[in-house]
Amino acid sequence: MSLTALIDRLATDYPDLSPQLRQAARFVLDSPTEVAINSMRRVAAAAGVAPSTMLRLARTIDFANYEDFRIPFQEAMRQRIGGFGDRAKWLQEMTEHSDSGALLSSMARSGIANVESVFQSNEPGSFVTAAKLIRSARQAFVIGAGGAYGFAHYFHYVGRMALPNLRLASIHAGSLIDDLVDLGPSDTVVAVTMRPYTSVTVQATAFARERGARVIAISDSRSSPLAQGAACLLLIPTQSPQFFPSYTAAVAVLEALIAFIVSGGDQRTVAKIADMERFRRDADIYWDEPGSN
Amino acid sequence: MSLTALIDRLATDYPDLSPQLRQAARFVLDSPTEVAINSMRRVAAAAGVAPSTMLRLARTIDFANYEDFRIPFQEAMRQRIGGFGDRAKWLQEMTEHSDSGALLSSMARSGIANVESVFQSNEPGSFVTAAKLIRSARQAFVIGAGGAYGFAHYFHYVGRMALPNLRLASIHAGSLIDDLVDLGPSDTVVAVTMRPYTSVTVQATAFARERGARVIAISDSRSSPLAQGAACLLLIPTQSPQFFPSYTAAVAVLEALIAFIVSGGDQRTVAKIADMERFRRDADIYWDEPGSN
DNA sequence: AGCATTTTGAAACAAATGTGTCTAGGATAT
DNA sequence: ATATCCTAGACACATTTGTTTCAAAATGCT
Repeated sequence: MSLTALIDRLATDYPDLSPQLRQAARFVLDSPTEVAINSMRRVAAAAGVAPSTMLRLARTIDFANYEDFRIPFQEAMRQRIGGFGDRAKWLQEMTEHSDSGALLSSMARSGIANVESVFQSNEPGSFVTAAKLIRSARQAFVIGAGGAYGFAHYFHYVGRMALPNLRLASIHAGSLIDDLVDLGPSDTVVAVTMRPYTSVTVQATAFARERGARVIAISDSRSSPLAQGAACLLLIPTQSPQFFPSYTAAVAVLEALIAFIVSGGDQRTVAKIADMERFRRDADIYWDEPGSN
Repeated sequence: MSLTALIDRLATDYPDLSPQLRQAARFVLDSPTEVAINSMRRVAAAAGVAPSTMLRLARTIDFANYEDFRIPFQEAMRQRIGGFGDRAKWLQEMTEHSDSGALLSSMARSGIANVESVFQSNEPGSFVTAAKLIRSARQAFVIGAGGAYGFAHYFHYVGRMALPNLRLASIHAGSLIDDLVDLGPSDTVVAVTMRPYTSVTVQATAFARERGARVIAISDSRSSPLAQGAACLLLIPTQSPQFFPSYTAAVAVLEALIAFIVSGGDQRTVAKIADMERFRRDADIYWDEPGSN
């Protein structure tokens, strides 16, 4: 059994699991690397769960024992090629140079790793379907609150050039749902939130699903509340040495998603973008560089 | 001790090792992944060596026990989350797989390249001074308009946890300057804009300089209008195969900047962050995960 | 060759690991 | 309420693990 199949299975069964099993599953889904590396008892401890629970988790998805359950994780590690590329010599040097260098290099490492892995762990197909859902929607709403609001705003700002039917749901507490009041089955919602998940966003997507709208979830885990029932899930690694999750990779996928939306469009899309650009320029939104005639 | 250092050491000592130790070392050098994943006895078996030999190898390069020896390998796995191995390969495969794969891989390439180069082209010192300017300011304003607004918002949202004196200048045309009206020499302005530069931002920074405030410019070129007269310039590569500049690297530096601000802070900073988190949680901003007690 | 030194593997042991079993607690149905 | 089921932790047990010890084998030296 492949790791992706295992993960899928786990994500599918996730909602039906008991609380403890769910907690175990969440840890596994969030950090499969740890499963590959550590013993069962250690993983259990890290997940905050009794050892027995790990074994039960393995058995509920039809593995005979924990060792078998662990194999796909190890196999996935191996496939990433054993030879550690010394790509990051400059990172190392940076670390050794000074304390501030060490801090910067740790940020660099996680940033690069996140961006890299976000493109490995999300299939092109996910982008294609997401773009299609957005393009074909009567209206497409972008939802983001708290730290994610800025990125929803950005996605809307750029995406609107190609898609007039793209709308940004304002997040002023309570009013979010108001914006979504005429949401219907022919609409699409793009929701962005990372752990800790903002409740407005979770509620809004739940509401959207009730109304029959399609949800594109942009979140950091398969066990995210956005993931359940989503038509499309784009997974964002947010690992960071800091106290806040990193949104660097999120921006990378948002930009990629826009690229897919545009590339799926016809000449009219290109014309729209040009129009919008011209409009903004004429409205003196942009600064005229001296010497640019 | 880092994995690269460990590997270096192993490679250096390699010629002087005894035959069995050499065989063990060779296996370790060839497939560090296995060391991270498997138990000592398994590794020994795979290397065709007695278990004791593995332990001896660890000890000859000054590790107290095998577990310590194994840590760097595991750590390396964790850092390469999904992205183990050489990136060129999967990027290439992605390209060849389909048209959508090609598009995605081009976005991946530019994203990774931007993040990588942003950390190479900006000195740790720039972050240190920028962080210092922000921390020591009476008030620190974050300015961003158009596409950059979202990122200013994000920087403010996260940074505010550590710095109560951080303010987001609202960008509703014209009113931006109003927010800055009491700007003085002991203030700092963080301005974000990429080509095409938004005129409000350019004007606001010019205004800030007139008032004697320090400017931290986050922009894509040394010739950016923000760069002139800035106390600190953080250069962002925004190269993208698309019609819009990529902000991925910008987020990476904003997050790094926050890291520097926090790391330069005392316990009170940490307490502030905790307070803010607790407040947000109490205010039901965050969604409570079922099963998280 | 004979001796000293190093290298190597086997055996032994305590600690840690995976797994089976049992019981207390909580929910649901009757 | 009582009975029944399911869940979750505790404990026990055999296996595996890291490590130590020791003797045999290999090596180098005179």
